[in-house]
Amino acid sequence: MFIPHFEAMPKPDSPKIEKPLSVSEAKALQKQDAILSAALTLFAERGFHGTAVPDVAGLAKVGAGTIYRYFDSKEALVNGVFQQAKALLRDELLQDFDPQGDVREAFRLFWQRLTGFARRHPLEFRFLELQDHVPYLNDESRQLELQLLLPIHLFCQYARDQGIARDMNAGTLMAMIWGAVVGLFKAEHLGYLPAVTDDILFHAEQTCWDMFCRVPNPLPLHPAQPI
Amino acid sequence: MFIPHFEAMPKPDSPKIEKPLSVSEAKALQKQDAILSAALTLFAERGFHGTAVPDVAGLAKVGAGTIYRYFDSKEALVNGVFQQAKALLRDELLQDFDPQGDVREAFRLFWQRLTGFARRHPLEFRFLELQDHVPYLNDESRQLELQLLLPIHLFCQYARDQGIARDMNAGTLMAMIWGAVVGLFKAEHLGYLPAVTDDILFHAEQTCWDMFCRVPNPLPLHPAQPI
DNA sequence: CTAAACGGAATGAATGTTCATTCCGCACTT
DNA sequence: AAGTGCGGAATGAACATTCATTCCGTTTAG
Repeated sequence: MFIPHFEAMPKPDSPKIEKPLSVSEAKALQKQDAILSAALTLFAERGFHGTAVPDVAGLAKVGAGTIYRYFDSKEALVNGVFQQAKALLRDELLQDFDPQGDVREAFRLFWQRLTGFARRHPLEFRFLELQDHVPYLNDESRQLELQLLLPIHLFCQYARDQGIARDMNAGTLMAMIWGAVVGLFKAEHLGYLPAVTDDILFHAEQTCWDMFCRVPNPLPLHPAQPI
Repeated sequence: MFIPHFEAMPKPDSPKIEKPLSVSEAKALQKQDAILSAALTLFAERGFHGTAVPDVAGLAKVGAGTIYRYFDSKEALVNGVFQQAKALLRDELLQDFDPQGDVREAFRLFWQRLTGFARRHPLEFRFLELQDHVPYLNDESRQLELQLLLPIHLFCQYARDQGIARDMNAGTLMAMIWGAVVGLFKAEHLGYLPAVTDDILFHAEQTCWDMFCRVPNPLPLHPAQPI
């Protein structure tokens, strides 16, 4: 029996030999993918607790029992979905990303990749951002979370050391900018905004850059910060 | 029998006569409040589907059946919690809020009230922002949502007409700023940030103001926007 | 080359558990 | 004493998970 062990985080020491897959192995992979895809759809829409495993099976066109051939439990399934989505986001965001280059250009690239991800993979984006995953995430999932956060954090730090980014805690700035993107797409999804067009995204990028970078503020609230 | 009908949106025509409450009526109100408070705590923590009604009863120190004396169903309960929290937010945000006054000052006031709410009522804030409520909200809840959004939207519009706010769709700007605040407190709650101090909030306010307002950008990405 | 036999994969009805909701007897008020 | 409100056990529906059975591709015997 070939059960494809779900893996979003290849070990660094695994030689990644490209074995030609047998027909049955290919089928198994397809089936696992159908299950993950169906689960993503329903989890993104109804949340973890709001989704019944047999419903996932139905959408994946698979027997309920089959899911348990691929995942130990519903919790393992949601971790699989999380890891696949998070790894995709990580790869799209950080592919050839050079945090030490031109800050303005890097910011633009980061923005385009993040918003591009939100548009091309709306289910993944909603699943990752609009849920509280903490209660069921396992160590591997947490690990992935950090793999994504750390480079971004370093970039913010670098931009700040360069005197370009605002003189604020890097994590705080990052949380606000990320939050702004999430807020934008959340409002679109909830119908509070018309579709987010390229034009809107262009202006939104400028807006977020103005958050990010040190600007001479034309209307300071107070001459100096009160203690 | 006196069952206090839960009401977050007083009808405009109701004269609001302050009847002296009998002892039993006061007790009933207390009990209803205990139920709402317990439900808020658990819903904020585990979400709607992740929370069992008997658990709410346990936390409220009330029999499971008693909840159904005050709310028709679990769905009615979550709508009650939603309406109470949303009405509180609305009242704290919009009390004497003058959208036609000084824009900078109004923005600062708005910021302080929103972040103040997030800090003083973390459960309400998390419940309102970190969940997808849409599937179970009733008309009254939706109505409340709009009562909050509309004045803010008008303020953004006004600030834009004054040439102060950025030349962007008002709703878009609003969604991004709101998102930034949510992102900030979400990151704090998830442990990605140390506690959000007054100092951080001061800088964060400046940051969001720089999103909001038109600024001469020192590092434009392109000379003009591409079509 | 055909067909019977085999073994792993898939299935979905069956199982035990959890949950929302109801019900009923008790306690307290009037 | 009558009636109302309450608690929490009881109920039935829905759920996650299991498992006896079926299905299907491959192997082996004739």
